[in-house]
Amino acid sequence: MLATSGELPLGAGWAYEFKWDGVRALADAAGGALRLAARSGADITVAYPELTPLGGLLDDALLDGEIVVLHGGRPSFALLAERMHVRNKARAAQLAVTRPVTYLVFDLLRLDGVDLMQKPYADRRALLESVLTDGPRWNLSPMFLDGPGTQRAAEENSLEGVVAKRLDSAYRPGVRSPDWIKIKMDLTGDFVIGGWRPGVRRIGGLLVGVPQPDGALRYCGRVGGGISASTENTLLSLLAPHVTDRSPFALLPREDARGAIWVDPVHVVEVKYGQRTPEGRLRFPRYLRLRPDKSPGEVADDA
DNA sequence: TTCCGACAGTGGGGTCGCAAT
DNA sequence: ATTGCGACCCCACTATCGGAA
Repeated sequence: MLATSGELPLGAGWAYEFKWDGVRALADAAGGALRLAARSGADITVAYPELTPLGGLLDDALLDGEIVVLHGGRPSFALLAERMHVRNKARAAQLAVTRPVTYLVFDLLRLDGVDLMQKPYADRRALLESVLTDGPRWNLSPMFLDGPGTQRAAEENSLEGVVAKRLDSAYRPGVRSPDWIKIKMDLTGDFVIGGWRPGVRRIGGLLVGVPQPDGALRYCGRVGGGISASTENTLLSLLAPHVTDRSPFALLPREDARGAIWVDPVHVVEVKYGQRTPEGRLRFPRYLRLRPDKSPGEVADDA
């Protein structure tokens, strides 16, 4: 079951949880064994051996939750990324010690052979709280009834957002349902266009950065999302007069430069994004609008 | 007739693993 | 040994099409 994105719903019928930045995982505990499945259905059990004791805790249960790597009290997707693709047992065992994950459980879909998916969320949650005891590497994901308070707490702790769930809703596997609403804390910033890369469209993605003291651009990534056909036309006619054969970026990964068309750094765009990565790159970037009122000199580097 | 929701397609950061070079 | 590329993880958004209203 997946969440629809939207605004924070209010009212007595809703429960609120933090949105964790990690990997969604179903944990199937049966006969002392544990099997972990990703959203795609792929078996990801081998990657997280520190969660196997969970299989011994519950005779027969199907849990839903998020696997995260906590760093300074916050999930770090960058740290989790290094564990996600590991399929080698010995390597996984090593990482389970040096960089352990935490499984944050928020739903119970089966218990002792009984399918609970048609039960209201409030009932499933109550049952979950009665059977799951916090372990070294797993916890109940906290649930709240104060929506605005939960959102404030998420903001103050720089979490990804909030998920609101209807207390009377059934669990619908694989469905993106309006009974679950995610509210993400998106960020917005201004960036200077230093070029673009053609793709299937004439503009595959804009190459953007922020000016350094020496005038060169510090590369922040590619922005391909949010560009409609008419926006593409506008951008092309605006950028064409400024095409140059010299890259305005101080440093740019070779892969990102491949096929690039450079422009003098004169145009500023507003970009919406999720977070900055540890390297300062934009995560989930999408074009919002041109900022003809802003000059590159006014663009601050607030990475 | 109009509108909405589902779906495919295009784009992003990042890592791993494998095949081609 | 290096490089390129697809497969997965996390996604947002646009364009299209068929069915509901």
